[in-house]
Amino acid sequence: MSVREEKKQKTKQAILDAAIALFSTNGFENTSIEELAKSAGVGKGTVYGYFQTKKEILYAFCEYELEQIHKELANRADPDAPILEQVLTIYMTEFNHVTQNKEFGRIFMRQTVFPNESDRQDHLEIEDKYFQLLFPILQKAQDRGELRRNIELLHITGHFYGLYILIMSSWYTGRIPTEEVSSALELIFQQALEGLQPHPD
Amino acid sequence: MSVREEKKQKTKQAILDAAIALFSTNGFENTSIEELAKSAGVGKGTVYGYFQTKKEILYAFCEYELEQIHKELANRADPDAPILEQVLTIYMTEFNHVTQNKEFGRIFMRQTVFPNESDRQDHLEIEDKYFQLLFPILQKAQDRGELRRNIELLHITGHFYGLYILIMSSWYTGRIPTEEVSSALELIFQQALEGLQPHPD
DNA sequence: CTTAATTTTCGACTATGGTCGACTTCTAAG
DNA sequence: CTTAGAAGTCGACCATAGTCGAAAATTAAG
Repeated sequence: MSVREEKKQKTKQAILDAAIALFSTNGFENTSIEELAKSAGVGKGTVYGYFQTKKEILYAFCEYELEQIHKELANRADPDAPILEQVLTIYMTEFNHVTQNKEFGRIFMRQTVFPNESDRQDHLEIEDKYFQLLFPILQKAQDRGELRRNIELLHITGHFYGLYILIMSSWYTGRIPTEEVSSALELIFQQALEGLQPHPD
Repeated sequence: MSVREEKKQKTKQAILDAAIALFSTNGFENTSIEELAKSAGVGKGTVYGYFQTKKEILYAFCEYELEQIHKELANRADPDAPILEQVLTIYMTEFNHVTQNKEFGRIFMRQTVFPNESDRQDHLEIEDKYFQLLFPILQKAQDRGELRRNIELLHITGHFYGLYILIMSSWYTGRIPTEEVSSALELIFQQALEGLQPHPD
């Protein structure tokens, strides 16, 4: 690697490290770019050379977290466990990361679930990663007869995802305390599997 | 009403009218408070006498819209129609309002689904209005045997709400075009009623 | 009507996200 | 080694959200 590239990487990392430290301590809105730049040992303009907006610094961190989550899941996954268990593991792994930094999580979710026109592309990429993770799991469950065959995988994925967003929302609004998230998620996923209407018997 | 109170109300309305006009034409972010104040024929400080932040002006509009929606629903509602039809009507009514101003809708959804600590209270009030709207409808459906009796109404409400958020998200990200929202919503609600797993038969 | 107290209005001011273009450092061709 | 030009750095500067206290308008008591 050339001297230039090496420096670049170091600078970017310094900015990110400073950002994580400052955002975590003082919150996103209470950290000014000037402060952040000073802490990273660079000028304000340099920060904007690496990130187009203040929020983008946050996303860089979130994406890194997301990668960690995906790696963690690759280890944990048991493709033959009941579908409920697997889906729960996936979303609880994500949730556990979010609890470690509520502020990052909120801004990330807001942006991901209701993106600006300009951020659509990033959003779609992130969602695709999810689908790639979930599809084979759901496929197998469908093959085992745990899921109906006449529903598209995309719709099943969406169904679980929608309910996960709901639970996260309930957590962010304080309706569900941290320790109850797991059981709430399990309950509503179970409900989704069984259906809301009585079974014809 | 005293002269003072009358003036106050007029001023507030003038600010709101100007805001709706400008936000709709130029978007929320492209409208400065100074511009808005000028358009409303008041000083900048006066705007902040009526609204604490720029976003609060938006919420005032959103709350007004929400009231309109609730009024509209009160007329439309047919408490004896199938539950799927009723729930669809409710969410499609809301969606139709949102399409009339995408920008308001996004910010409103972001704030409602993932609120700041400081806005929690407002959020809960808005959600309560929903529950009050949905509860009697679900109750009746449960009585008619259209919904399982061993699920709490709150969970059923949440389930539908989570799926609505999902569809809205898909719309905001461009995954679902406007004209397909209705059928997508119907499909996923149907799926929720029937359950994702095969029926034991 | 006068006047003191209260409420409302206003725009200069502050703080900060983001831009700009001058300056510095690195690269690579000759 | 030189040197032209590319890549990266920087902080003064700009625009705008939000604050503040002085000025104006309204009220109510005498």
